[in-house]
Amino acid sequence: MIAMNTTLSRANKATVTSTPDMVVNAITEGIMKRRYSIGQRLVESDLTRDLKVSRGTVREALKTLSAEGVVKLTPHRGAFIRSLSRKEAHDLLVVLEVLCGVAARLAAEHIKQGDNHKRFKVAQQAIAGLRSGGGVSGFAEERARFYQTMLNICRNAELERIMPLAHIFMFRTQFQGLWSKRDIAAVFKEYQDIATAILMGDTKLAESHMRRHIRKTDVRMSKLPESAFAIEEDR
Amino acid sequence: MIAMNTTLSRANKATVTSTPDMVVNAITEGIMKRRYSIGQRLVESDLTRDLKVSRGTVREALKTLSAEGVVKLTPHRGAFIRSLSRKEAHDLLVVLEVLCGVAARLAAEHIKQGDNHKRFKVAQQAIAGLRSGGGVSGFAEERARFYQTMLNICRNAELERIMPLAHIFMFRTQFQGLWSKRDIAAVFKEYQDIATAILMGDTKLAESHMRRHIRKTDVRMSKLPESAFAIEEDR
DNA sequence: CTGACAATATTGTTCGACAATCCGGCCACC
DNA sequence: GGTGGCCGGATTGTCGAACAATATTGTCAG
Repeated sequence: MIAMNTTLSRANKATVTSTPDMVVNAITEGIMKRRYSIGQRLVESDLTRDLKVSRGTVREALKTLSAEGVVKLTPHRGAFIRSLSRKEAHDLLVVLEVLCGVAARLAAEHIKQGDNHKRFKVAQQAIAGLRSGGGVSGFAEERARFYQTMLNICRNAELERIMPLAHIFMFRTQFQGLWSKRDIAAVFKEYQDIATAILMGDTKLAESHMRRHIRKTDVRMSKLPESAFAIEEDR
Repeated sequence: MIAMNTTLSRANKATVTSTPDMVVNAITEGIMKRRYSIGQRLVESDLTRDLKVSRGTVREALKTLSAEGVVKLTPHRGAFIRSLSRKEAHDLLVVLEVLCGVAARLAAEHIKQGDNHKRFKVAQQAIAGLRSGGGVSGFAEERARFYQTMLNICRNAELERIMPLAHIFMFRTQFQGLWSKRDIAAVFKEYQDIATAILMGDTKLAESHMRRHIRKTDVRMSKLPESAFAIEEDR
């Protein structure tokens, strides 16, 4: 079960996994599983001890995580689990809107190829199933699978490279538990709309639904209290 | 002069520059200046010798470059200056279309603030000036400054983070010298259209001009001979 | 309470070592 | 002559220790 989760969070990586990659996985998973909290500092020596790897390896992993935007590296002060200020969160959503839009469009474009339709339907139903049943716990995983499947169907290496699932995780993690019941219901409906459009192969509709979803997320987020955000940096 | 170039290629990095960053700069500049050719292998020991830094530092730099998509890391075989296959180049342009589109829109949105208008006008005229005068040599630099200025005006940290100027360099580098005179003239015109729209503060027009420019680039690129591209990987 | 200074903790960088893996050449064999 | 396997050199992957550079904390005098 845990192994499956690992596979999910970092898919298509063949069989081999280098040691730094394992560290990266351990940390991202630690964030997901709330072993690390937003804004927490990651001390290199702690990681070498806990994960039983050398410091060089840890540093390489942190470099990767930094590039992915999961942690923030501050010179001589170390790595911190990234937390978003209000503006940063908005900036992220502005970019995510078009990126996810493209992803939805491409997914719809390729939905008829191979077993894409079947695979995506599974991901869709997994999310729909949660609505009635489980609480928030399983949502993160299924949501991740949803996006993962969509990206995989896109067959666009560049999109997979730059669209950091990590960001979506992060986003979810930072604001989890802050959404109202109404918000959650709306999100479920939005995902269903997106999924339906993709499954129909309607590229235009899929893209517009996805973009609307992200825009609405921006609106919902803007209504969250100040305490949900990191303090703004200086500049 | 050289120092200025360095500043250009990696802007807004405060005063401090860590050793790995210096290595990153040295390599990206080496690519720009054609000291390294597309597809070339980068041997760690060579870099430690030439740049007088330790191997660990080199490895951190390569990790960063890999995350930026400048080099491709292959397990146990090392780092290679990334070269794009036909499909990869197309994939990249698909993503770049929306990303640059957003950038143009945001730039137009903020063009009236501070000295943005003045600064962007300088970048625009620098490109326009090249049309009559210098050859291809200065184009790369001015084009980089153009995008750099635009991104800076956007004031969107996420966009600056993920939109790899490096990619644009790379793109240009791989295909430099392959464009026809007609192509080049068209590109100049497209940039002027984009710049004009941004300077007017017309967000819609700026975005659509930019997106059209990228789409046209895709078309032009698709007509290049097979020899311009890297061979497709297996999968 | 405040500022200066010392002590401590952590990161930045280097060096050297060794195992794991890849690559090219060599040789036996069909 | 071609093919397959073996071997050795070259390079990467990972580790450990060490020291310098810097940030943080603690202390003390005023």
